[in-house]
Amino acid sequence: MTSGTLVPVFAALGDETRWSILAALGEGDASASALAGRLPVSRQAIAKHLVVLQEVGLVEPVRVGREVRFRVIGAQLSDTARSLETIGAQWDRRLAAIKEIAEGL
Amino acid sequence: MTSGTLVPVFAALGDETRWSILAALGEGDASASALAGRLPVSRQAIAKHLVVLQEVGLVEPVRVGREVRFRVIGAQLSDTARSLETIGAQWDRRLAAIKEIAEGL
DNA sequence: AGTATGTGCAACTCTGGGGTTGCAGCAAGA
DNA sequence: TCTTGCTGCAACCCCAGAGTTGCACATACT
Repeated sequence: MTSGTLVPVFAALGDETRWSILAALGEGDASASALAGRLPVSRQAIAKHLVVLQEVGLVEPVRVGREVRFRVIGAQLSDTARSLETIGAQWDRRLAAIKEIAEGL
Repeated sequence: MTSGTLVPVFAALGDETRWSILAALGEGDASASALAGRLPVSRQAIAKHLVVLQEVGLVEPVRVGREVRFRVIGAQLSDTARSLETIGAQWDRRLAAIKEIAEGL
């Protein structure tokens, strides 16, 4: 369920404000308004970020009464991490192979 | 080493063009001019991307005669992957703990 | 009922970054 | 030497997106 398109996930993770949102959510689910009280940005800005985070599966909305709290989905990070690890390993293997060839083997 | 500058790495990885550059470099080191022949963007655009990739340690310049070839550094991807994995695991552990509490335990 | 708080939508500004073209500089081969 | 091809720098365009304000709507609480 990593959605195959991991570039948008990285784009989502490439913003400081979104990381502070994720960090804040890491200490407990919270609504956009609650987050706006803790972070130096407006509620609407946070709402937009939450949309982005939700679209890439890093966060999940949970209705609690009339408010919408958001929860971090750690599994998405783990999946993304595994994809990265795989790609990095492939490149390292290629480099190792080239090195062997270069050294005459 | 990778810790403090995590976000810029993600920002660098959050661009399709840079991924195609990385993919192209994955098949062998190449110069900006060589890449410009393979990708549908100008050499200068690629040069800028290479600067970004180099700044976050995803790529390394190698002078070969009068040209500058670039090599992918897979280790940086692996390091970043490990950081992600750790964070994701922490969040998942917190969610698990909350679930236990919620279930009465 | 009325009030208050949280959410959603829309318009707007403005900076950053992806992309381009053009030109100057410089190293290697003829 | 001259010439060719690769690099580096600078100026410029353009749009996506981060942020704001303002207002309308809905849902809970009294």
